[in-house]
Amino acid sequence: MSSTSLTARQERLLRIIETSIDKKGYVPTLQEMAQAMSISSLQGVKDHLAALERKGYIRRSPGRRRAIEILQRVAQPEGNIPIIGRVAAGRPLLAIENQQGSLNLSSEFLGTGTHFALRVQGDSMIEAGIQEGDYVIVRQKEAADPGMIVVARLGEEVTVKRLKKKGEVLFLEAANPAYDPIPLTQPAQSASSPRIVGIVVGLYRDFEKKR
Amino acid sequence: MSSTSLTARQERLLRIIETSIDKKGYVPTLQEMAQAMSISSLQGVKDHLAALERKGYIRRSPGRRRAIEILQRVAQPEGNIPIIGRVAAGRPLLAIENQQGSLNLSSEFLGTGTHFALRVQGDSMIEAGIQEGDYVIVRQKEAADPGMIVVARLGEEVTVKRLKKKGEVLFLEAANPAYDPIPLTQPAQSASSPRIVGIVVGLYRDFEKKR
DNA sequence: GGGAATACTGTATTTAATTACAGTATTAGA
DNA sequence: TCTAATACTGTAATTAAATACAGTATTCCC
Repeated sequence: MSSTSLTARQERLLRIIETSIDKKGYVPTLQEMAQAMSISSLQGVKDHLAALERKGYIRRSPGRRRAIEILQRVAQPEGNIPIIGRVAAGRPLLAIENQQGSLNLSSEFLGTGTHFALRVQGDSMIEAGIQEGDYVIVRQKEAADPGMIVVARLGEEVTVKRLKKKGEVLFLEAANPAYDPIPLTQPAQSASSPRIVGIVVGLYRDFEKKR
Repeated sequence: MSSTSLTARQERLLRIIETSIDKKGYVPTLQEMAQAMSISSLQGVKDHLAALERKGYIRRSPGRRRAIEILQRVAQPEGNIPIIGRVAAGRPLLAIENQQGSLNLSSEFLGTGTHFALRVQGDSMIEAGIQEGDYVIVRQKEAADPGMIVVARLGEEVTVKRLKKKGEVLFLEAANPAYDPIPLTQPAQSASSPRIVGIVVGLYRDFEKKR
């Protein structure tokens, strides 16, 4: 039941409804939607709602007021953290094609900024208490202070390392001494040179399903 | 601004509204509330809503339909995990007085059952990758299989240990060899004898605020 | 090039849902 | 003890908000 794609206006309206539910807790009226969409006639809104229902994004109860149920969201609700899978070459990290799923965490634990989660592969950070299969929660940020655990992009790979400073040079160092430190040129000189994409602010481990 | 306590009927109504918002995404009508409360007159519902508004639990927009905003919840929304602090003697683990805060996690990572979170104190599980300050996510359960990491109650204390079986006897063993294993009598013979309260299904670590 | 889908304007009608009014019985607090 | 708050029944009035109807202009695609 993969539903049809939405037009720009239809998506805009769905976002308006989602926002109202998230912020106020109830569905907006057709008048409110019309105002938010800058449409002077209610029929315009009704047409969009009919399209959204036909495409399977919402369910309406005819005649009843504010009885719109959202079946499929377009905007991620707050606290929803996308899980990044394989990184496609030359594409932004948070591109849809890189995403594998999502994790939800209350915002009180997150702070401000854009976050994503990453499944840790290998044992390079075992001495920092980060194991293979753990999800690290990352705040997107290009700069970090020495000592922080950061996520860096090296071409098509994304790795979790600790940022160290020796003299004037910054290094990406694994917590496992079996791995060699990687020097960092800052700012990054070429597209392929290593670059910090975020800092690790949290960690989630699932003891049950080691998917 | 700590609000007044609710009567049984008022709390019931608030739960009905919360459930409708959680499940359908919109606020129920007075008629629906009346039906769910087994009240034949709308005035009965209006009285309860007025009380809920006066006590600061909801906000209404007079005249407008389904315009009820929930300011304070009574029921924990799904995926909301209470964080257990100090355990009060002789009281159930999930008693309100034991709770310190809450953590929110999407239900896809949780499975079924009642969950709570516990802040780890000490380094007894360091070899299992569980550090001091970590939050372990626990599913309430009295029975566990050997090999599982469990949470047990010993009087007023709650500890995280690994369940081991030697012959016919079950032991609670720390992952750190510096600690002695604790034998477990099953079923628990007295109120003070150690008893399993749940199994560890997840772990959350906050790298920023080590509160 | 014609038909369907999208994207609207504008007015009139209908009804779902709230409000209003007039009561009664019970419980709790001061 | 009496006064306020709680917890309702029942009917009538009102209105917020969805429908319904009659159009127009534009884009897309078979």
